[in-house]
Amino acid sequence: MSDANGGTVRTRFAPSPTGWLHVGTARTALFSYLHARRHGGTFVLRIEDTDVERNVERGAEGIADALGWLGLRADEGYGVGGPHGPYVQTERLDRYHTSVASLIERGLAYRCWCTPEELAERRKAAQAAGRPPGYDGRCRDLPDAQIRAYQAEGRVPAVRFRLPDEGETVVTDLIRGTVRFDNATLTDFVALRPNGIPTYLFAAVFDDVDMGITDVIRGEDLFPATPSQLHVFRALGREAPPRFAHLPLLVGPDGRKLSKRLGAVAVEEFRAQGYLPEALVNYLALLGWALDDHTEHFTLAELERVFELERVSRNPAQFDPRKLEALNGWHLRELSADDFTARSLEFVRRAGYPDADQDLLRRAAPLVSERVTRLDQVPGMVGFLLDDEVELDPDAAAKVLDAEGRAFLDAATKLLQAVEPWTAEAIETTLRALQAERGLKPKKAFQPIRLAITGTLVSPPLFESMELLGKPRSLARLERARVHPG
RNA sequence: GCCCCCAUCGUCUAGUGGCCUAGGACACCACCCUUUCAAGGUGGCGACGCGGAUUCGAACUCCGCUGGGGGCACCA
Repeated sequence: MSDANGGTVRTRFAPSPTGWLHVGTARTALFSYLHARRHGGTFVLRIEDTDVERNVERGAEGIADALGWLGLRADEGYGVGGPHGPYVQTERLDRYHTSVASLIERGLAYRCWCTPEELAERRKAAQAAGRPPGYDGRCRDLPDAQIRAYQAEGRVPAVRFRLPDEGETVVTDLIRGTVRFDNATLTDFVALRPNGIPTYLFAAVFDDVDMGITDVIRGEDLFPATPSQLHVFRALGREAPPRFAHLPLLVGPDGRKLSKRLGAVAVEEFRAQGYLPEALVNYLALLGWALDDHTEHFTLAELERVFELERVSRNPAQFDPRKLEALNGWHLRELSADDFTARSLEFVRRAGYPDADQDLLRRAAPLVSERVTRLDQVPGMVGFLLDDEVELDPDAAAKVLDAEGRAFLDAATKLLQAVEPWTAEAIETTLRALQAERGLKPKKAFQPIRLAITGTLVSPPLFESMELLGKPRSLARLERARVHPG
């Protein structure tokens, strides 16, 4: 795909450094990244920090880190560099100033001396009177005397971009098709604040032009801003505007905007809970996009080959943590034992096993990986291997260590002392023989052993677990359970 | 108030006039497998918002309604 000028595709992701990377924002980044990759283009990362009040310390680094974790590396931009820098908007102020001055000179923009208070008041009045709340155009053509009066008052003007009052503006969108906007509904917006910092509406367009962006992929919340921005593109001399693709919004379980209240929303939070980037990417790709009627599992590399913006749906998608979790379990099971171990390690260490035996974890991996859906569940599953201070669950003990259960435990302990070599197979043969001899159901016979070994009634497979634990430790636990059953 | 978008199982979606008694996935239920828990397998529950129109024929086209969402800032 090439743009109207024959160039290759250039997309950008332009977050504001106002906090952690939100999953909805991350999905926008993913789609933008995929579109660039799919067409052999360039993915640019730009930081839009023009709302200086809301910027947070190290916000841009945090976002870049989260993107990197997801595997969405920028080809150009913040943290990477490139020929169109700087890629942080507050470092580009002189460019905006030059451009705005030229717009004023050409009559495409004008100074507005209204104060925020005056604007708020008029907005309120307009709404009360049933008129649209947008700017009323008061400063469009001010007489010199009035301007001098404002200056004498010490007012510092903002600069507004002038928009047409009549006619219509046609927006063409890769996802939504063609939409016509009546220009009468457009109002002159502030392009440059009195403090010299531009607003989003202007800065984003200026940068898209300056950075040669051919495809603007963003959230649907920006769709209504598109007609206004189209006029800016034209004013800035761009022969053809970029292609636009407005993605459906992500909503929470309540059908409303995804919010903190209903669970994790930041990529970092999912990471801390033990979600794999592969799973998050897979899930996010499926929110509002599908390849066909049956393919559900994708790697980033596969998505880069098959993703098509044209197949993005137009309706808002509800974020479903359960499906993410299911997908995470699937990706966890896809991991090799080595990989699973490597990724589990930090979770195990943080959970109170700083010196966890990596080799032991590696051997336990196949037993554990199909029993967890998040990495933060791993410590709970392997704890019995790492810590000899296992406490027997009292409720479980009461339930399982009845006369029969204890008798089996006693007999098993004696028999197991003779088992050599200490393999799952040998252990199983021994215990099953005893179980059959006693005429007990497997569950009845083995749950007391499981309790003694792991402390609970839910664990990885028993015989394999005992092999991993080793003979001395296993026998010690059986012994201990006989003497101190809870 | 005005402008814009959207509308298939609870959720994400497939579906572009006949292949649809609407397919898949998650969730849920049952069964199978089974040393617990999982994983896996099989089956089940479950949707085209409503009303018109066009057509031999509409989930798919058009209109209206209803419902949801977004926007109307010196936020992005």
